[in-house]
Amino acid sequence: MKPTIYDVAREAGVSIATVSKVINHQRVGKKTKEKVLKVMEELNYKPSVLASALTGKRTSTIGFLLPDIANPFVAGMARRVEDRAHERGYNLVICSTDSQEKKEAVYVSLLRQKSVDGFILAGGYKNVEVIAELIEEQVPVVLLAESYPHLSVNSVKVDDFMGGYEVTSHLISLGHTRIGILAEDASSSRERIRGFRQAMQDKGLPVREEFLVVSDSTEEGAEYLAGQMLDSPERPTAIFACNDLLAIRVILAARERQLRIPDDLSVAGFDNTLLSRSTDPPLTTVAQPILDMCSQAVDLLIEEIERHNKTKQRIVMLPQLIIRKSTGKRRS
Amino acid sequence: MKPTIYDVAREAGVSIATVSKVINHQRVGKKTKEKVLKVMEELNYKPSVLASALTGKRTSTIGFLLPDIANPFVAGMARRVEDRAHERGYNLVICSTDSQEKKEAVYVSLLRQKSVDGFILAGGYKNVEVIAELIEEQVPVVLLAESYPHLSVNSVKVDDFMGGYEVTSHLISLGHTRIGILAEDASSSRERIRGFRQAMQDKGLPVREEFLVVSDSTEEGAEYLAGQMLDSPERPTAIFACNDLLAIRVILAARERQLRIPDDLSVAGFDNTLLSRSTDPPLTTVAQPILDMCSQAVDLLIEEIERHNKTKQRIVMLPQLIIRKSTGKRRS
DNA sequence: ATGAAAGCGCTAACAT
DNA sequence: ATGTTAGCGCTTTCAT
Repeated sequence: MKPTIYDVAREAGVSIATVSKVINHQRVGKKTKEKVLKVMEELNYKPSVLASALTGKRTSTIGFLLPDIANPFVAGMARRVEDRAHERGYNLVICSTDSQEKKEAVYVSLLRQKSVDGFILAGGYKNVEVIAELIEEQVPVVLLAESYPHLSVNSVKVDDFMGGYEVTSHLISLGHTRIGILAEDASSSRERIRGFRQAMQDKGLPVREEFLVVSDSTEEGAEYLAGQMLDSPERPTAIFACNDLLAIRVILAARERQLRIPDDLSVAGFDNTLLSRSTDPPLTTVAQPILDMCSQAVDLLIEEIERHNKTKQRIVMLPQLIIRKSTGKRRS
Repeated sequence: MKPTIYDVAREAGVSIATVSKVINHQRVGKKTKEKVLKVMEELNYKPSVLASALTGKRTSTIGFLLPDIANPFVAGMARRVEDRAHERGYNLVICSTDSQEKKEAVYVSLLRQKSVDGFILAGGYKNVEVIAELIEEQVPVVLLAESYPHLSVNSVKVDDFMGGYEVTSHLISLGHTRIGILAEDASSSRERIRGFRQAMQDKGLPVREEFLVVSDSTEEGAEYLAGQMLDSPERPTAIFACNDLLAIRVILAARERQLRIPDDLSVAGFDNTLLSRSTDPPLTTVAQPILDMCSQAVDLLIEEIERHNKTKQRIVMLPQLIIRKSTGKRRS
């Protein structure tokens, strides 16, 4: 059997209270402390987090809800969040929700039963009621790469509007006027589209609504939709895909139609995932300061967990346009 | 405050034992049961996993150690494992170890303090001592896509040897004789290399040791190594990369040198990740039955957790060669 | 500085 | 069929 605090106490000839005190770094006589430490070492004793959490202490575990861990952008964030959490002594239990409200609710409930100390809700998180309930019951939460303007909750995200604005401006500066946009059904995409519209308007360009397509099912469906755009009579000379995965689909659809990139079609993505450097040609995209965002999110959450910090923050980080080879001067 | 079993008992006018019995589906009078259920509903009562685990029950949480969740192949597995685990009522706490023995030991120790019910050790897991200790102390473990032949432990993996053999045979059948291989420092790569050697030997072809390079630092370093191979006087006409990520690096290195694929160089990968379909040209690779592997791993683990199943299994699944456009007839 | 004892929320004999 | 009660391993007053 694993040794308990009683075993240590007995071996060290002290009471369990004393052992508990050395575990929690409270005042204990130097000699006794050493003795206890030595016994703990010998017995390879590790206090049970379960038992200590039951008395009101933390579990040092964070619930991390994300749309899909298999998505490269999401996985990249997860790694950052994990590293920062680990630095601060926390572990992550990860749940892929597929952005389904049902799953979100189930996972949150499940994890609360397991007494996680708080939640990070990432990406396309949907279920607002659950967030409201969490806030109501004072459970620490932070939204990552997502935000609900009307909710009093910590959040960290990139300025999607600005990102969309910059990409579009870049495309316009290359001479493009018929610009298509391929988005997904998420708040981030909506912001990016807003940025797109604003940039178009600022330059006095009309937005062709038929070139503004939203893919729900991502991946294959997106490729089909991109294809449709490219098959239309007056096809766009540039397409802004709201994330790199979608951009790859655009590239595939273009390749299938013998369109050269960027000569016949400029393509821009968003997120600056690893993928964007290995496509052919490498992808012009928008970089999010993932590392900073994730660290901040974790820190914000832990702050709320450990100090019951009451003032909520909404942190918005600035994106950076990365120009590669997939965008070029308009040639037709 | 969250309601406890006492609150439910009081409201329902029964003892906590009775409430406990309805929670655990034991025999309880129909009427009382309904009453209790109703109160639980009203109070929105959810039993604390902490407390119940403290009395010897499970935490329904699995520790999942993997090299790096940001790696697409790994993330894909994680998703499968997560889904299957969730189906069976378990959650995952995920830890990226970077295949460092130190981190592996730390995470295992940490998670044991948190009383996870068992471990899945995936991919390039290294620290054998830790596994031995886990087995010694009867902690359920299963190795996924990894195996230590001398350890009595459950494991699920693909037949890497066979995968390597098949890729190589394919390449040879296309007329290639100077075949390079780009591997990583992991047991799976070593098996794939063995398969490679066997295939070469079976066809009476010599293995050029200088074309057998192992990249430790993956990514950029790999690209450099691939470049070196391509710059050598008698460069290989085909390269077998031990995973898709490496294959992409080979493609990039080739592109930089104006080598056309597959005309000037055939490239094959391994894993059949999403990436392999969006490279240009799409990658010939080896598919692992990820879904089956992951489900099996989870099932095996849960079997051991719930029934203390003693007979260990070593499950080896067969890989499948997927021929795409990155490999072609030798032309020089 | 150290220890005795109550209690965290739940389970599992054992009684009734 | 239901209730009483003793833990599970730990923290935390409150004494000493």
